[in-house]
Amino acid sequence: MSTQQSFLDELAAEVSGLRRASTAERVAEILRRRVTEGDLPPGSQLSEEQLSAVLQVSRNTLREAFRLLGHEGLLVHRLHRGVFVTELSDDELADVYRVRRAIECDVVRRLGGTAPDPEVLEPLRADVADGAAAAARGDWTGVGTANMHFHSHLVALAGSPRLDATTSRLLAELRLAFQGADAEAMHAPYVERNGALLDLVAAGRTAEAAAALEDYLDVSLAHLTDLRRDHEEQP
Amino acid sequence: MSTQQSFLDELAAEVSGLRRASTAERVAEILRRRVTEGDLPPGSQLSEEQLSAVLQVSRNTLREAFRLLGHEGLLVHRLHRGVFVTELSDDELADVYRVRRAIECDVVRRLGGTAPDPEVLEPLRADVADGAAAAARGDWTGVGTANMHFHSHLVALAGSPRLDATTSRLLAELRLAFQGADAEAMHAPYVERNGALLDLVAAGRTAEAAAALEDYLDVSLAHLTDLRRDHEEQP
DNA sequence: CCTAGAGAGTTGTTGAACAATCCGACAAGA
DNA sequence: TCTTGTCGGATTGTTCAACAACTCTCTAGG
Repeated sequence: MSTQQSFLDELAAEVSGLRRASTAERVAEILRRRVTEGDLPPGSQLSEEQLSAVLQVSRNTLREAFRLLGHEGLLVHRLHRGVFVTELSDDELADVYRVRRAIECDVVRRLGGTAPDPEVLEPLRADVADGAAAAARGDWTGVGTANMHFHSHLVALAGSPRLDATTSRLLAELRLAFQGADAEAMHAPYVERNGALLDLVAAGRTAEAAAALEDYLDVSLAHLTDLRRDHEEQP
Repeated sequence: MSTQQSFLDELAAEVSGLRRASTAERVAEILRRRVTEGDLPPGSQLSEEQLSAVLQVSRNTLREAFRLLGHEGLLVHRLHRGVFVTELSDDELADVYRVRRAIECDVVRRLGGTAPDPEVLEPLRADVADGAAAAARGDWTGVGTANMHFHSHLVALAGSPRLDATTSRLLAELRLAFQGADAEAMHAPYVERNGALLDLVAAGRTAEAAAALEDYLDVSLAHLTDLRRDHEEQP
């Protein structure tokens, strides 16, 4: 019986991993990808009639998908007007960073003054490596993805489902702000900083790491805001 | 023209304030009240057919209301099984406090070492006064409400919509954990601590305030967990 | 005691229909 | 010219009935 236990646990984990998705969730997944990849630019409207025809689902199901993405912050719902891809103003962008700073710095600070188990830092190391590799081959979108994963995994160190969920939502909103800007200028500078931050964390120098992260986020916000302004002035 | 500007701004704010609510939102409001007031105890199932008949709305609209409350954490949706009032395990309760600690302490810490404008602390003073008054007349539910408002207003000092929204969600989840426990034991101890915390903030001693708040939250979590255990053992 | 399977009941999804609302265009008046 | 009133098309909000897909329970059989 106990010989089967590990196998059964494995199966359970596998099942929960690929838990069946409702039609609305699958539709949401399709739209999510389109939005985050920029096929649907911020501000564009998503017509119910049109999309339900194209996606071969009823309007009711499509509306459920809209709600899901609305909760994730990717779409905004205006009563009697329809749903639109979220447009992040500079103020809202700053707000996203405000929350990131609160969460990420808190997570790092509370890791304690001792070096964490190297094993738990493994995902972070992989993300840094992925980012460096992507940068080496000029794949700036890949760098951006690795960067996102890095911060997700950083927060995951806290082991808090709610912090993970909030972070995931914030990063999704952030992706909206990336649309149309220069991918290299956007992501390139952070490959190195992620590595430096990871080193501090691995050394157990959490106070320094938290300070570095705070500066990191402030610089990143200012940088991103600048890029957006440039892009707006000469599109 | 500029003389009208302030008036126009006022109107715009007023309109956005009383934005009409859809049917789903009104239904959600009704259910939210029932859940937070304990009429629908945690774990109970909400039947679509039954509720749509009672509330005189279609199943589709009811489902939209369910989604709204699901996003607020009050209901959980299990595929092909239905929606249930959220049951907060001890681990999840601790997770709620984990996030509260990250947010609230960060907000206090970043107020800066200088005493804030007394005006912005006015809502907090009112909440403390409300709590004290409610305690004086033995209205422990009122004390709990004032306590919630205090923490909402505390976070509001940061001026971050996203922190406000997250806090609102956390406090809603917290209300679920209060169900059935002794209201006096639950809320009474915190009237005094809120006042002390506010004094530290008003004096600009933010570092001390943050430390006090951290201790506050740890004690509160331990206390609440104990009360829940007691209540479970002898209901 | 355990398992497989049938049946009942609930949820998931659809499509059509109608009501409510928004938006742009166009006309009337100052 | 500018503002205001009105109209009609287009889109969203909501309902309803039906069916498909699924879960849960109970029972017969091993």
